[in-house]
Amino acid sequence: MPITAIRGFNDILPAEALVWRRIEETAWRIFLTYGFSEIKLPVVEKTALFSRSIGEATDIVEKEMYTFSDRSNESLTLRPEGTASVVRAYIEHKLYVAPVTRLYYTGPMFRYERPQKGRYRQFYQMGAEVLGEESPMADAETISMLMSFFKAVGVIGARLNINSLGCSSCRPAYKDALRVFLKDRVSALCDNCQRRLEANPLRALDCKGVGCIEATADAPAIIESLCASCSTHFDGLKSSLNDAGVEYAVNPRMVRGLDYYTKTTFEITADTGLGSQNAVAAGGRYDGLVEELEGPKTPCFGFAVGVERLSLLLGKDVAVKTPINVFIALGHEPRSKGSELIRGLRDKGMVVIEEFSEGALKNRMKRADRLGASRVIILGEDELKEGVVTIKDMATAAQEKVRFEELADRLGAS
RNA sequence: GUGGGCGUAGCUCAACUGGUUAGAGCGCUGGACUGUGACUCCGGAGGCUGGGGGUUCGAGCCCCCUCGUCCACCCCA
Repeated sequence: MPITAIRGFNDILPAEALVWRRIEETAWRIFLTYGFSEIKLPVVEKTALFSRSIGEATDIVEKEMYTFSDRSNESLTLRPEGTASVVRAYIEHKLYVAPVTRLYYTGPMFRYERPQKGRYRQFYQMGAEVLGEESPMADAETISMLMSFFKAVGVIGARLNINSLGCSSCRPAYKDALRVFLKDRVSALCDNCQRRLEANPLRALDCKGVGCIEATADAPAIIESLCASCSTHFDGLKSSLNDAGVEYAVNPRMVRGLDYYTKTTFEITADTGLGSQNAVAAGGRYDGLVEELEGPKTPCFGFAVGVERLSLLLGKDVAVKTPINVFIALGHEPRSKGSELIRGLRDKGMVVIEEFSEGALKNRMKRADRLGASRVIILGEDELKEGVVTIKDMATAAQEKVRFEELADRLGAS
């Protein structure tokens, strides 16, 4: 048996890579206009970075991380998400000396899960983080930027859901209230929700189990129990989104799986194309994380986009086609003259592929066609004597002879 | 980790309740056409039916194990 790629780790073949390139270029172009700069981060970090930031009791840390010991017995982990690394770098390089820092990153993330549609063990995220800004206007602006990006890249039917998870001063009280509420109907909850009733009762709000949906139908909503500061922030977010013309729905049942979120959380879902993993982007505010990782108290907001999921929403027809010229030389002399001509065309940015095989022209034409040639340039002994090449347009089958000096202009024009 | 579907040629798929030598389209290759692809016609190559074990006179088909893959649960981008 030949060696294959490992489960959940995929090759992105050229046709799809073209879609990805378009996604990334569009994102960078738009994010740049909002003042973001790129940061390149390592793919491996010390394990403690993730257990401390994401939360010891989360599914990601408990059972989904690729953790291993290196040769000096240090516990390392393939990053399951990007925010922790951004914050680590922010603190490590003292980037907080700037009033506000806006960073974007992209790259592979790793989670040990069973692969399914839109979910892989190595998957790619593009993320953006605003560090050092507490205004809800930053939340709204960043979400708005993301929606603009989706629109520009061609996503249709994306829906924005927002919620607030409160902060360290109002969430504990809400959790208690919710626990009390749920204890009366604990038997209706699924095993999972019963188990995490103490640690994380919020999860029950998000659960798809029928019993859990019924049991939590008239549960208290967290947005009703926000403290003054969180409540003001949430109102500010909504009015800023309204001002920006961004449509949204408040979903008080939306709960995130990472512990560091405070105040604003949001999720962008698409109804078709994603299977049951319908979130294509998500994020929120994490005002306590920098401090938790021993940096100065710094309010932050950020999001991540799943590139595979976004790609599923776009289809393959977004790729830009540049004409491909295939060069066929017939014989030794034409070949060396051909090298010179090809160099000249490439210097002008044209795509030229030389067809090197030595079979019959018929077969070489066939190969050229399969290479995706939009035009074939033929140089044989006859042409060489005349100082011309034959250009054949593969779509129309029209053929013409063009002098060497005019070749580049002729190809560039059509 | 749990549940279900599917593994047959490079690709997409056939093969009646188990029955001769496992087929087709596309692709590949050679020719018709020795300097012209894509169209047409004719020929050819290509399969330990994912792997292993079992039942049977006989297994692509039934049973067990295993691997892979897809979808779903859990959870998440």
